[in-house]
Amino acid sequence: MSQTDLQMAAIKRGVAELINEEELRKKIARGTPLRVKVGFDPTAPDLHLGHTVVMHKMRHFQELGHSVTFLIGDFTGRIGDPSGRSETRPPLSEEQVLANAETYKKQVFKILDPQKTEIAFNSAWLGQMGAADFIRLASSYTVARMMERDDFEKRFREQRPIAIHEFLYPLCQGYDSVALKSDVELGGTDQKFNLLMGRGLQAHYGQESQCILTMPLLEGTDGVRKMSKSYGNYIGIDEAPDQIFGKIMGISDELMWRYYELLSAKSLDDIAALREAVRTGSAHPKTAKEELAHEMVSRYHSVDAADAARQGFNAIFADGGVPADMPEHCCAQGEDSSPPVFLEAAGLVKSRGEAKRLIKEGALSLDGQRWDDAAPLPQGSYVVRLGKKRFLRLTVR
RNA sequence: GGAGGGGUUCCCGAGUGGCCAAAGGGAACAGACUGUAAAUCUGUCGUCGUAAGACUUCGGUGGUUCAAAUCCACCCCCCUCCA
Repeated sequence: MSQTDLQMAAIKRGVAELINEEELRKKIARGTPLRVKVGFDPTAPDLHLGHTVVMHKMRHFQELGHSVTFLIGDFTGRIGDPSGRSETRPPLSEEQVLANAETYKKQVFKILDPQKTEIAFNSAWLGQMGAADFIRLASSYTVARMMERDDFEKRFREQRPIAIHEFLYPLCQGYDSVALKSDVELGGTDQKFNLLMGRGLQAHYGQESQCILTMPLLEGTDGVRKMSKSYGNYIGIDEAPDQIFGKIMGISDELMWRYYELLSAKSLDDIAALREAVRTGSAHPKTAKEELAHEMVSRYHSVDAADAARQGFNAIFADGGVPADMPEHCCAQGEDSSPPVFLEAAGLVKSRGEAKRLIKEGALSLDGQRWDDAAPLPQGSYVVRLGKKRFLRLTVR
């Protein structure tokens, strides 16, 4: 296999779609490092596993010696990407965008090689454009073509609002490719339209068009919607080891394979073998899930942290133990030491009514004993558990 | 600018004067079963209260009425058609 073939194989792994394979092959065959662009919308202050799918692909490019630009869409972020949304997104303020971008920079190098990553902000060129430049940019595309985009078309058909500024987002993103003279752009499958825009605009501005690589979108922990901070179904790479471990253990078995496919460093063959082993019963699905959780925690923390997380998890949920650390709450004996009161005060429930309901449902236990009395507790120290996941160390003075 | 339609509890969505804290579905939470999986069954799902009940909620502000999510006025927002 030629050097080019080897690179192509590495690049294609896990990719949803590649446009256009022949073009990419030619670009690689030239032997000069490719300029790979990936844009991030600084709306979410924390990176989650969903973002990492694309970031791993960036990493692959770095390992192949190409130059990767981590583009922070600080300008476009203020427009708000309408992609994949069925409604208008409110624009972000400048302060928000900058604060979020900072967080991005801190987190991104858990995956990317800092030596080989260039960070850029698109306000550098978009912020400099005058109205005339903008009009020129806007004139390069038609409304009809803009309306080809899925979500625009859908919203239009469903008679829902589309603000004019939303048309500008793809144009700006496409122009980023012109400004960076990018050879390749990566993104989620939901970004396909925007990525294609870059191709079109580069041609319009007389450049060679970039190739496009789309990566599958990772479903969130609910297994249905894409992982997103705003859906609350995400696993952040900055989260505590126990959190990451626990969240992965909570996903469904079906979803586990999806995570393996998109997040694990295991080879596709190994994954298929594991899956087969589970199917035939020679491996337990829970063990397979633990392995995945362990791998993720190792990657974003350390192997030691992952070992500890696994041990802690099993101690609590398999052996009925308690977490190593849990929130603490102190209260005086009397009114305040009655379960509904301290549960609310400690923030485990939103209201006393909710606490009472849960107690009635048998969700409360003290020191491992089911407790269905709402009367004040005597002085002492208790390990309080509410439902499966909520814990509290309570001291009654 | 003109005409019409619409804004309901986390989401979707019923509800057109009292029987409405508001049907139904979804999500969520809890219990049983498990592997903190899925599926299933059961229950909960505005606040306070052991309860009876009280209080707050149906885009906003006022008003009519013994009584309003429901009627009226004005305002805000969304959609459609016409220009």
